[in-house]
Amino acid sequence: MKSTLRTVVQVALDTPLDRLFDYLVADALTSDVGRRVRVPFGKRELVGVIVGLVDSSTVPDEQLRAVIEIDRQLAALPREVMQLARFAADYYQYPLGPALLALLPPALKRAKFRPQAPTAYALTPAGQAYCAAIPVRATAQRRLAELLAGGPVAAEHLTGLRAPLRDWLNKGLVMADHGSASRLVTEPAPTLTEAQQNVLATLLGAADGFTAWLLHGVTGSGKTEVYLRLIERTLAAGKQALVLAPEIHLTPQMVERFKRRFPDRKLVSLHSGLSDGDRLAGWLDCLDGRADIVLGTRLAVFTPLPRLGLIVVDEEHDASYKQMEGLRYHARDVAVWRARQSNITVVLGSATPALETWANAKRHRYRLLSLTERAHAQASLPEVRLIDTRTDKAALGLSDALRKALLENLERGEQSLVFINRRGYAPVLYCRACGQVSECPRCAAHQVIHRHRGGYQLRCHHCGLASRPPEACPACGSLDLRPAGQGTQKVEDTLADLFPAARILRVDRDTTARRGAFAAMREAIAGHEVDILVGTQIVAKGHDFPMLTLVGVIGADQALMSADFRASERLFAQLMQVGGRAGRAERAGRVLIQTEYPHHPLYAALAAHDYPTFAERTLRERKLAEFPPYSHQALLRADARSMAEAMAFLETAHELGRERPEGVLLYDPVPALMPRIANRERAQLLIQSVSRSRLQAFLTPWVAALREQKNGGLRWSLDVDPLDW
DNA sequence: AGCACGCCGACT
DNA sequence: GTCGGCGTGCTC
Repeated sequence: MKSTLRTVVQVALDTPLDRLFDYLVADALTSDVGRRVRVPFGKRELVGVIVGLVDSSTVPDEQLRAVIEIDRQLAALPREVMQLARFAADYYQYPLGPALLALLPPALKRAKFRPQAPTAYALTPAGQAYCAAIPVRATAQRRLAELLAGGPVAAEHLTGLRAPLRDWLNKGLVMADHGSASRLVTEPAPTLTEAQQNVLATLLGAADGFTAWLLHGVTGSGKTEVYLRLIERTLAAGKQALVLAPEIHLTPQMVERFKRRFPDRKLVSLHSGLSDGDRLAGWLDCLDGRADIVLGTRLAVFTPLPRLGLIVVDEEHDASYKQMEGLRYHARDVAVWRARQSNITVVLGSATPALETWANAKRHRYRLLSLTERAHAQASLPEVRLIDTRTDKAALGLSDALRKALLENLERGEQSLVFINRRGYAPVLYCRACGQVSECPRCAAHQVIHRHRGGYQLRCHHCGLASRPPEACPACGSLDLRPAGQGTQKVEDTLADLFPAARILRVDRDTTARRGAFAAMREAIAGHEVDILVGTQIVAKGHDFPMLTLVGVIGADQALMSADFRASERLFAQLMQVGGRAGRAERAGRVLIQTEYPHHPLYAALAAHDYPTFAERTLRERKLAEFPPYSHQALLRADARSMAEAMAFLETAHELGRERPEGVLLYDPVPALMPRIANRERAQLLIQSVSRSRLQAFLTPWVAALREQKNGGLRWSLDVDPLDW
């Protein structure tokens, strides 16, 4: 009897089941690995990615079903990206299917295979040549040529010309365009400072192949210019450059700067603000090798780039590189892994590198480059002064010294920034009679007082619950309820009282939530329509404000008391950042920090603009405590309706982890730092190991065993290299 | 995760 | 009498 020879494809699907699924297909080719497929899955139909071909499956024949369709329209995901996804899935203990599918733009995860139409079209060089010789009678083509002659045209203006457009697309006379439609002239590269030249010479002189560099450059030292020169070299070699930036930094301004420098290059920006259509278009430009430069946020680290030659991770210390749910990857770490795998250069840049990164540089795993001076000839680093609030009592949060400095700045017509990392009016409402504070009914947290429509509102920053403040204390009935402490709104009010003539602008998540609000504010600041800015870390990360010469910092001490061992590292980076806002151009800047601990070594290092000293000291503490980077951690988190359930699961997990490699330590389960959020009780279990490989060796089977557990209503997740508690 | 099947309470 | 609650079981 003749048996039909059938091929089996192994498909990764977006299902939490940590395994691949085999499907029958008549004509699978090796080149189909990395392609999308539509498959039946139970009663549903899913999109998956082919990860392998096999002759036969271990699954019984009667269970095997056939692939519905293989998408051969699109290029397959390159091997490199498939490996990257596999690495990330393994390392972060996450199923391959969901990990792999998460890399695809949302439009490609939907079951229809026809990609969405591009938003604009432009002539290719071949198209321009063709336009010169269109027969007179070809009226449709002539109209198309006229429309496209002036540059890229939005698809909506071409609706009547579908047929010729399709024809031209097929002939390569026209291509999808997703960049800005403006024609730009190449902006001349600025002259490099001596320090920049030295750094660049080292970078360009290094041998080809994998090297990870840490570019440690103080704020305003011109790191971006170094990136641009490196990119120039990369493009000249016919390679693609991938530049990662934290979401807030990836502003239209930054994109424009890159465009102006490389106007004839295809630049794609990939971030969360894009529509599905734009994201798909940009991603396809990358996949098909059309893109020269990709400027993106953390997810962009997985972008398929067939000619990748350089990766830059700007502000590499930024915590937003760490994905906080699902595949909990750290884009900087994935970037380094990818560079090694692709045998290319990766540059990590920061004024305040993550201590992990600094330690890697000290161990010579990364090569260290430093820019210690500001690039602007006249711009010096700001003077940092500590105001002792034990002697200079800060009435309503503002010390005399800071008030005086603000007044001086106002009189000089210069801008000031008051930095307070706490939004709302006041962090808590409390009863002067019995001491009761406003608690969120659903979380283990205070409700924060916010200004709201001329009155006040209590709001929980963890679950979002908002309510009207009580007239009387719910516990004792007293009417003596007072807001305690300062938030951005209260500081805004205080400043308005103090300086009635000043134009004050508050910049925090509440005022910038609306789309485009942040950009509008930046315009207002740059146009000097603002005298005093009040803001949270959101301003710290903004852009250069040349008129800004004074930064006042309020309430920084709070971070010194934090239970999180990374709090001081974050505080240092944050204060360095805000401080860096002051005096970026020709005007000198001043930073005044209000503190009760003016002799704290963190502040001393900050005043001296001395990151290395801060880093070395903090690393010594980490070493003594055996914290990262001197150990590797993973955190098993669980939440359930009751703490008992959450703890019981973690106890079981602890028990399941009885047998483990030497040097891998399992701590006892404990309630989380925030033990209740939105009525879910949370607990966690810390795993620590001196050896990363032994930690990995332990985690893989352990997580598999955890997945076997069935637990009604309980949710858990594992975070490898967690950044916060 | 979906989406089924499956066995016990308040409603047209 | 049924509509529907969410427990648990399966997906190549």
